[in-house]
Amino acid sequence: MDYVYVEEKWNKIWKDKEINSFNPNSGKKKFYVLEMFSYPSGSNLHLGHWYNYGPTDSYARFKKLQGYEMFQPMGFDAFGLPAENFAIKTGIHPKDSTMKNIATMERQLQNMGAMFDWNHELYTCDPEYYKWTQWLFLQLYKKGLAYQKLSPVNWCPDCQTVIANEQVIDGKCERCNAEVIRKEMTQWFFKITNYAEELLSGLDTIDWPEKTKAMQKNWIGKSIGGEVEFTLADNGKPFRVFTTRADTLNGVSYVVFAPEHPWVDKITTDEHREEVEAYKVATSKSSDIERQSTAKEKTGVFTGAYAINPLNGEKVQIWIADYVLASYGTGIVMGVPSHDERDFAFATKYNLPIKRVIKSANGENDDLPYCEYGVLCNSGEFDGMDSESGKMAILKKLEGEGKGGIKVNYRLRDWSVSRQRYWGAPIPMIHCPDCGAVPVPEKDLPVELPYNVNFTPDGKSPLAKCEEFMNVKCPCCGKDARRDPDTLDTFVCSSWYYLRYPDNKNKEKPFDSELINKLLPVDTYVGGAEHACMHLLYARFITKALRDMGYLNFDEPFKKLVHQGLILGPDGTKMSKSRGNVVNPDKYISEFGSDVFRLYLMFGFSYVEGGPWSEDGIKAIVKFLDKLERVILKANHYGTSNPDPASEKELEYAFNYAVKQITHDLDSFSFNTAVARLMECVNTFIKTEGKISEELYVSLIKKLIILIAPMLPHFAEELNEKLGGTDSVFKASYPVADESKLVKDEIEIAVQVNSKIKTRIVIPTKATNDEITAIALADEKVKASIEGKQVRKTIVIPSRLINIIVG
RNA sequence: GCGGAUGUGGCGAAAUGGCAGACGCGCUAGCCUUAGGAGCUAGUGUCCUCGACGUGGGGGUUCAAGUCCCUUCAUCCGCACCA
Repeated sequence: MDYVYVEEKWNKIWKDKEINSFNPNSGKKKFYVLEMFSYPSGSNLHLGHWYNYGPTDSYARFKKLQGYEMFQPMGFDAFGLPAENFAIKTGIHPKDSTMKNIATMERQLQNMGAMFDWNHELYTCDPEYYKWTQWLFLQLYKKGLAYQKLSPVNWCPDCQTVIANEQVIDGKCERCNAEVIRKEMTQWFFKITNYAEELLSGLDTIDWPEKTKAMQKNWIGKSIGGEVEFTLADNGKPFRVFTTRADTLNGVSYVVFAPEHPWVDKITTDEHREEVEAYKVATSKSSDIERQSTAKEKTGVFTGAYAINPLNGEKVQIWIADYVLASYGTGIVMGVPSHDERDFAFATKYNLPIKRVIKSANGENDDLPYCEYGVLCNSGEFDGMDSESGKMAILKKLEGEGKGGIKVNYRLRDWSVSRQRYWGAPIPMIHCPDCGAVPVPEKDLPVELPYNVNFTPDGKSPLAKCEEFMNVKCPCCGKDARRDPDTLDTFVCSSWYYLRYPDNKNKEKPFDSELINKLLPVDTYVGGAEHACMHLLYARFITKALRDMGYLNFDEPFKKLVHQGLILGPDGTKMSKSRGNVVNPDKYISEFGSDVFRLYLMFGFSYVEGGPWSEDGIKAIVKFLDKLERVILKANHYGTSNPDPASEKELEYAFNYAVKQITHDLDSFSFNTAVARLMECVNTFIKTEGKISEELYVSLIKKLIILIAPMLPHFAEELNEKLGGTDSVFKASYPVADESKLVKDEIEIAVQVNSKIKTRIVIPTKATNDEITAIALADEKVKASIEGKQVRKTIVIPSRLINIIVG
């Protein structure tokens, strides 16, 4: 068969007959299969796209054949940094390169033969789409879930621009090699932390890989501890620290502020100011990675200020150190060197006092630092309590005095959404000298991204240099105002696209709630595990926020989640241009066609594991399809035969077994075993050739075509037609295994003596345990191995084995 | 450092606690042909002769362990001084 020709033919027929169109009013039960949409960075589909979309499409086709009304859309995550960088390098406008890439990828995706419903396509850089991304921003703003604050960014002093983490190589700007510093800028944030608890508890309600749930759980990082209020010795001003070890409060010998903490300048004494300033500058130069490396020796400087411990009134030094992060807890920690490794190292280095307040339960005087939970000592009224009750007692006492209490803290930070970039959705806010930050009225959306903009980096956001974009009247007071010059993080665009697909042409609203509530949540979402903590968390957050605003009535966007594995380069490392190990699928498609390639991807890898690329088995798939084609076409000129009941029985067993297993395997994304079962089945067709009645052969072949259709869509259509079929095979129903054909009269089981396999015996399927035991004991080999010994016990595992224990 | 995952033939890989290596690649031998990189048959975990050993190593639970528990090593990934 000329696969490439046949595929073109059927792609066209499917398109003309709109065979893949979704009809929400069909009356059938809906099924929403979603693959993570494509980022159009290169112009061609890469292996990862194929691996994600090919096998998942087989899953979707399988579900369609099972009778579901299938919705499987595709679109493009079209904004983003690479297109802008490409533009800076080549002068080609991001919009032009992106639209060109999309056109190429659309064509390739159509040729893939996946049943994407192109009537529902969307791309995020389309004003008709980002209008609603901006709408989403405004709703969050109205709800108090979007706010501005100062936050550090990577700043390249030479390029005079903000750069992404990805562009910082060893603390240097990838473009000009200048040392990158951290700079505070005002930016927009989404309050995802408001949903921390629900994002955590909701994990229990969804069918996601445990691994992914664990990652989100760690990312949210709930920890139950306490807040303790210290005061400045100078003026009595209070400040709080978060701690999980309130039981060690009596052992505090110093307090540390994050260098960026706003109080640092105020509390530093003149004597120490120079040193503190120098330390702050040094901190701003070190990257997050450097700063947080465990290998690095702890550093810090004394501010000259003192704090008062609320529990015992002790006066302790206040230091700053870069190991304290402004973003976690309150940005201030207490130092207890006796019971914390890090604090111990710090105190030893800077000669700070070390006071034991915990001893081990058995009273032994263990070496310091003693970091375990134990029994309190040197803690006055709390002496003798174990750590857990001491912790609670101390926090309770502080709470009574208004100086702290139990506090839940999350590692999760609010989502920074401002990007000082051109190629993104403009933030729909206006800055008025009188009214402050004012939202763009919804009727004025979209705030269109201007085309003619100088996006070469030179110190300002590209949009800030575009006067016709920036100048605007304040919607509140009508005076001259300026637009927000930043664009939205592309994760905002992708946090709601699954809601837009079903209603992608709606001009009035982002989506019709009634329709979306019917079609969502997504039944099965398939994409890479690298999105575990960002995209997948953001999408959950946005769904919950929209629910709380009354737009949605479900809590979770993705009911079931599957991660496809990573296809590595042939050298076993991640494919990358710099390594030169990128495999382009195009040559395989043009040589073998997409069905062969898809089946190879399904058969050659464990889907969720992935692995190094190898093309070794592709030819075997071609051979298999040749075999399969011969077997199927034989139904057309079958001629006479000599039916043999045993062979017919064997074939019917093999076929129904394949149906049963393939159904199960496709459902659970176990594609490699599904293909293996298919191969076994085809092998039995060949083995029993000439021994099957024409009637049976033809009827099984007709079902076989439907059985293979999800995995080999073009191939199945073509053969169905050659067998006289007049309608698409995808209008048929998937075969269901006939259990009665799966019953065997006899089966072979293993016989163990003292748990060692000795032989195998054939028994009637219906044999009782006693009968099985009798047959086993009558076997010559068994007799030989139990000779002279007494049977103490027999264990029969139905249709598997019998274990005879002798002694 | 913490957390997670993985570790099975020459290779890709299978295996609800129940016959390890299904299915396929590769390889070996043979057959066949209009000699093509096609097709067919048989073999293919290791070791020697019967039967012994085999799922990174070492322990354990069990009648039975690739699978469960403890421990250890290696590789990969994620987070990374989280107070």
